[in-house]
Amino acid sequence: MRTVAMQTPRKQKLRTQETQRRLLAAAEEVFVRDGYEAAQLDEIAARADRSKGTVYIHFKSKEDLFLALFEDRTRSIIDRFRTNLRECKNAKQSMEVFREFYVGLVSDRKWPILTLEFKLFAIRHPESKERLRKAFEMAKPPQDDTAWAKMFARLAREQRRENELSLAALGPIVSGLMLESYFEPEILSDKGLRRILGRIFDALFPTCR
Amino acid sequence: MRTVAMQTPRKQKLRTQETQRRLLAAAEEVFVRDGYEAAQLDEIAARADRSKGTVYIHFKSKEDLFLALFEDRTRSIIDRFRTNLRECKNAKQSMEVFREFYVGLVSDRKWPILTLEFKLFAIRHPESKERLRKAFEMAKPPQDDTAWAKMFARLAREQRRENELSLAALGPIVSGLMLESYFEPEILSDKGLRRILGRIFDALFPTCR
Amino acid sequence: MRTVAMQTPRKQKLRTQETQRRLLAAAEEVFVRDGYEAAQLDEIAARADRSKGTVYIHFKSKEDLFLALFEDRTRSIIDRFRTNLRECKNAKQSMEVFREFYVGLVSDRKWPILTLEFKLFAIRHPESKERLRKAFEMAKPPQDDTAWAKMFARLAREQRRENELSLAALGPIVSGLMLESYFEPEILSDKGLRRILGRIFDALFPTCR
Amino acid sequence: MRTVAMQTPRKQKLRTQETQRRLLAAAEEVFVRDGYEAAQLDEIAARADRSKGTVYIHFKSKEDLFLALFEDRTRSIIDRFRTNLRECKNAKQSMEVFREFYVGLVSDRKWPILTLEFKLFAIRHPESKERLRKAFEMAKPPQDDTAWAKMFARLAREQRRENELSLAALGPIVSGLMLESYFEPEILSDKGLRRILGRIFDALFPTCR
DNA sequence: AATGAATGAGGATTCATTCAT
DNA sequence: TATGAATGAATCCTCATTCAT
Repeated sequence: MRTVAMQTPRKQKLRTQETQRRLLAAAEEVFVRDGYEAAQLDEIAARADRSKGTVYIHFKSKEDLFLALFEDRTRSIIDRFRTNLRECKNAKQSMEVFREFYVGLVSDRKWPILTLEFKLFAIRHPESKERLRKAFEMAKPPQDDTAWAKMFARLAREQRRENELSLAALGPIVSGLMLESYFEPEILSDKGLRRILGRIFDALFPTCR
Repeated sequence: MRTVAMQTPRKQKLRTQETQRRLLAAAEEVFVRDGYEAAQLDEIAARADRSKGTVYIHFKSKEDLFLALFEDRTRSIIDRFRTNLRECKNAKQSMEVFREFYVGLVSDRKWPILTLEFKLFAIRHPESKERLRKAFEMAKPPQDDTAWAKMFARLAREQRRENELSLAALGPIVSGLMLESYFEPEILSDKGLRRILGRIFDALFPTCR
Repeated sequence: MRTVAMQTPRKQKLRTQETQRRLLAAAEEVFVRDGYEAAQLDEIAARADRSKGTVYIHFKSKEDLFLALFEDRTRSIIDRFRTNLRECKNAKQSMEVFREFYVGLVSDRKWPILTLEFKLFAIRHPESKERLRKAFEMAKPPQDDTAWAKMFARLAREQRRENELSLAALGPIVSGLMLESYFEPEILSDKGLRRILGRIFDALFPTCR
Repeated sequence: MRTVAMQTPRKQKLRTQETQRRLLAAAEEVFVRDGYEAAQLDEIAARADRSKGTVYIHFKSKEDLFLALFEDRTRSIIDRFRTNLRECKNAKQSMEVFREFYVGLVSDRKWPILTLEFKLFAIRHPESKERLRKAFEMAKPPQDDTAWAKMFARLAREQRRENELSLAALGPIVSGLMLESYFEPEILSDKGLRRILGRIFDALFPTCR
């Protein structure tokens, strides 16, 4: 009797994952460098050491690859954030982690550009808005059970509104500043960025100190 | 051969200006809506009630049209700013005008998107960087003889650095927030944007108050 | 005052017509030889001494070119038929012209293949069925005021049904036989085709003799 | 290395046959619906509940599958014909069976379309012409020892030519009419088709009555 | 200055075929 | 035998740009 293991063999599964990883990495590189429209599937495939056709096995279209990339990167950033948050013992520590998370975004040059690119894509492709909205939702700091979230929840109606505003503003400010830093590398150096982001953070969340 | 009825030069000039105005207006519309790459000269021409060929009489290329648009819009915004500034009588008033200028940027939805688009274009087209740098330079608040500029000049080295930083950060922050407002229209409403921009401004220029 | 003749100059119009004529001729060649799917726009353009892009100025798509070709060829064949018919003085002559028209279809090897190709296309592209139906309608022998049509009209209900059937059958029979003649060139020679078509015609329209 | 549990050959053979049967059935469906070029092996495989790769185990190529399908269907149709013919006791009965065979072709909508598709394929792929010719040969009514064939053989040279012509014409006429019936379902209904085919048959084989 | 036909490079996508498992 | 990931040639179509009128 042959059982014959008709499921995809382990090895093949590994290769599939490897291919997807490579494609996403290549896509990130190229989409960030060239933007969505100018990015060429050709080059992405080549950088991933795969052929053009392979891209279409793993992703339905250029757009799908683009969105999948955003989802993947968002997930990984948020995961890191959550992990750090989970280790906090009190609101003060949470706050510290939270602050460091935003200020620290400057160390990844790709992420803020990707974010801009995705948002510009979103306002120009209303048909994919739903999928993007989900990813954006995911990208917001987690509202679940952390010391900081509790504190946040305790704020009065008035202050809560204000905090929501501040919260929504942080990410976009980072992206805007990062893009500008390409044009004022002297002034908006890494150090400069960190300092000004810190100042802004402290101005927007004064009550939390 | 009869000479094709040379027109009154004045009329011709007017027509030329009218055509350019129309083309720039159409270009703004389309570039903002679709982005540089996805924008089609075809549609821009059609919106300006001109034909494709005409675009090339007035602009060397798609890129040239794009840059000319940025220069034109930048000039007009800065002109308005300067005019307001010129009417100030003291540093305090200048500061007020300055603050209102930034906070007031929220009322033009197109400008911040255009700015982002131009910056993304710039980092991806190093060969046009020179021309863009000039335009960016122009877009900075004027350093020439105004009450506020004088005050700014008087600041100590340490503070001046900090002020430069704050200055460089303002525009990008507006752009970032404006883009985000497409996704959080409730939270980042016009009013919300104005409030948070005000808070950030005040945090970045405390000494000037 | 310049009137400036903004209408397309005569010369350009002529060139446009010439281009369309060439494209249709090339398309006929290639579509007949290779079939709709296998036909390449590339080659059609080349045969017309035009570039690929030019095809898309004159026709919306490959499909549009294909349908336009059918419409054009149908029109020209029917026109010829009508002209001949108009010169007839009585039903007998009309009948003769009618018979000769069908039997004579064998002299154009392309038309029957094109017809098959179009019908196969039609059953596989229901979305274009409407446009094709119109062309097919046009391709039927004219029902307007001719001696033959009058005679046809006078037939009793029973016989009219039968005549409609015979009428609908003639074209498809020609196409079927012409295609087969590629495989039995000896038996289904031009002469053979003419003879058998004649016999079938006479069998289907016996009362008209 | 252990020998991979050699199965009972019978079971394997059955499975193989089953797979081929499924593939041919799926291929018929898809080739008829979409035509040779537009048909996708992917879909054929899926309809047969097999994977793409499996097609290539059983057939050398898309073309091979297509031709094998034609051969298989031709064989089965001819077999049926022969069986019926073999049971005839005299020329008259043979004639009846023969007539009913052709007229009865209208009950299978697929076969005439497939035939057209194959012939169009054949004139466009001269390299496979040999293989197709064999199949076409096979598709002709059998010339071997039947009452009707004997009668046919006795005809004078002149009449024999005519009969060959009529014989060659029958199939193509059916195909042509069947295709047209998609466009004139009212006029060329099953009943209408049978009637007109009968009339044509009787006109082409009058002497045999 | 204006038109719009013509160009042709370029790019996303498809799909028959191969091959490691 | 069966699978399906990978390949890459092939093709439709787009669109910035040119040019004759």
